[in-house]
Amino acid sequence: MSTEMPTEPVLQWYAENARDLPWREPAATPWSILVSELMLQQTPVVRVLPVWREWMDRWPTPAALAAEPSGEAVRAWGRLGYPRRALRLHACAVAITELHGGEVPDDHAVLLSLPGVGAYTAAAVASFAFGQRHAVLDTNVRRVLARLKSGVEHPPQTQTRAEVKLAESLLPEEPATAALWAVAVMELGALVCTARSPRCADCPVLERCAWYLNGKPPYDGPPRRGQTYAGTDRQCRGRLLAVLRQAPGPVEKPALDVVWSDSVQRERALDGLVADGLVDPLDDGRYALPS
DNA sequence: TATGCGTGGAC
DNA sequence: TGTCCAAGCAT
Repeated sequence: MSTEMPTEPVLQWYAENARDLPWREPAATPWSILVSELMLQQTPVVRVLPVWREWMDRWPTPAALAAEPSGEAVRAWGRLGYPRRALRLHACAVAITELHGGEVPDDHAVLLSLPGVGAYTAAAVASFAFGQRHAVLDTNVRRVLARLKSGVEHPPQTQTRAEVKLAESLLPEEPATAALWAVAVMELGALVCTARSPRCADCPVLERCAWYLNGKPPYDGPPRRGQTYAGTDRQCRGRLLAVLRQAPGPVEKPALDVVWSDSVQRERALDGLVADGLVDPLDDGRYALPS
């Protein structure tokens, strides 16, 4: 242990306060952890839980999912949002089945090659599923480090090399400890060091927090991008895909037309869904989830 | 590197 | 009410 990082208080706090999440149980498999990580991208835990359980019951292995049409993954995705993730998870299942002997790879670089798996998810799976030592830098960890070490309320809008270096420098040497540290810092960010109204009174490292010691100065950087939604192509895509998810089979075009009045935007959104592989235009003019 | 990509809960 | 935010990725 070569840092001044308060590893022990954070690990202690985690031992006493961690949520009982099913993908953290001993029975969790690399596949179930990979599925949880894809689902959790930009999506709250409470909404992931029921869908993750359904998926694990139905597709306990990559081969089980790979044997089904990708449209079934899209349908079972429900309203989690960003449904391209369902497609990517299905593509993961196919790649794992066909290229990796049906086993989720444990190598970080190989994980990175999987669809929908970026720097964060590869590190998370390598760490949480295989106990390896990686800097796991998600929005929670970035926020905790920004406050604890940089003394600012929020991290930069886009991840910097300095943040990666900082996270790596704080990693305990022992892989098992590093993996525990990674999940503990994430949990601290999720439960205590939250974006709004952080619960500083409950923080195990408050007296070592640069932001707190600075008097918790408010964020003074550039305005953080607000996501508008109403009236966007995104909302339109969501409406169109919801029709297809709820239908037992292919639908006629008018069934799609009724959910969005602006025909120009509607056609653009539908074209986008087709281009993304989320919607299959049939020869008879109907539309379906992909097969 | 800036942008597009869903959805819904909290305040 | 509108705004902010939630375990990012691909292009």
